[in-house]
Amino acid sequence: MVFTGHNRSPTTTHFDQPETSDSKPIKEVDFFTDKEHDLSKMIESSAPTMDFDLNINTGLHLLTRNTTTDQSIFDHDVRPNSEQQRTKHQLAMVKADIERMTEENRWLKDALNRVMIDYNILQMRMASTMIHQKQGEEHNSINGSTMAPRSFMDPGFATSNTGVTDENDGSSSPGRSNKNCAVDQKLRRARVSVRARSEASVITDGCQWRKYGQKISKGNPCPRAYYRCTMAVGCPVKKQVQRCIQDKTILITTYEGNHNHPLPPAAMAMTSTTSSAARMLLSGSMPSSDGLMTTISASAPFPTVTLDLTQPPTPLHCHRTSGQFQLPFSNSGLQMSQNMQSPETCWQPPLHTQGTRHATLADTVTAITADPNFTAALVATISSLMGGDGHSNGNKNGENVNDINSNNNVRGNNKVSN
DNA sequence: CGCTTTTGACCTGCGC
DNA sequence: GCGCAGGTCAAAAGCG
Repeated sequence: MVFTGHNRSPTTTHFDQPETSDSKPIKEVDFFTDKEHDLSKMIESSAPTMDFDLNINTGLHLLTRNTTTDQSIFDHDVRPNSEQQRTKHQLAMVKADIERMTEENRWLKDALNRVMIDYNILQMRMASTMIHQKQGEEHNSINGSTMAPRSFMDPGFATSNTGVTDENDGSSSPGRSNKNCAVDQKLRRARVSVRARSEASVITDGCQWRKYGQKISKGNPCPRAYYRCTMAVGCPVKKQVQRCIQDKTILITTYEGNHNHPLPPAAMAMTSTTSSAARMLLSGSMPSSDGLMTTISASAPFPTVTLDLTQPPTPLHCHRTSGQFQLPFSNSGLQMSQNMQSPETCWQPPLHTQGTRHATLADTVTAITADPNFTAALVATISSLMGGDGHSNGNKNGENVNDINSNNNVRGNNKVSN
């Protein structure tokens, strides 16, 4: 079975389908196209051709008005009988000025957006690099092998107790202790949770899902929806979707299990990102297997990695809180707040831009970056660009690619009502 | 008509 | 053993 990334249901709105983008409000957008560069290209192409200039006027365009206009307003040499004409003329001039300033503002906004995107891309690259470094160190020290690290969401690692790969690993690793095997057992139930701001009922991740249940959980009036992957018969991957009680604009998607089928490129991108998150659980922050156990069992029945796409950037810091990790590359700076750990965080401007940004610019940046799909797309795109790393994902052998947690996406026939 | 969603019932695990 | 909460099942309804 070959996935081309274009095998999408007509019911899903895609970013690369302009015919739907301007006709009605987009509730769900699939950014995970198979062309990872499309997003940046699109952004670039949408920006004005002017080169971004650091000396650019930051929006205080009221000072850049045509001085002749001002002069005309106070021109006392106008003929008395042309009072109306003069007023008309002034109006026209003011109108022209406004239009010109509007256009200039638009250009500036575009330029700012490009800079923001570049900034976030760099941040994500750094974070991803750190993750890969850590995972490499961890595997060298714990497994004593050079084998590529395997995400617990990889096939046979997360859910399969009979998988060949899993058994091989358990028995063929000479230095593996029973304790580590116990850890693996725990990790098999590991989950990846993705927090993102979205008005849609689900976030797009490239896979097909079918809803099989919904429950009101205690302490949260928002119902929790249960989905199952329907891309292949018997695929064990499930996901739960629930809104955050503190901030209902935040959608929490939790993935569990491994796909038993090849993934489309769109899902692979997300997979790469979430796999990195999963690996993080096994890497650096846990100096020993004991530490690993303690962390995992701290507060939840299953170890959970949280990809918080709503959190601020704090670059290069990986936060671990009671058994959960929060990776920094979330939307890295796109939606920022200083209160990293609090779920009820509200949007705040990036620290490095505070004090210099204009209210109007803030609005613009907010509007653009508030879209979790955009954020997720950035993460996935960068991840897949860098990674190539497909260690886990990769369907390099054509089959048996599972991995991930890639899930989040509702597409295809999967009609998820908003 | 086939597939998906909805939703109440049922199952299971856990704490007391 | 009991009750609670989370998770799943499955029949009915909805939709294209």
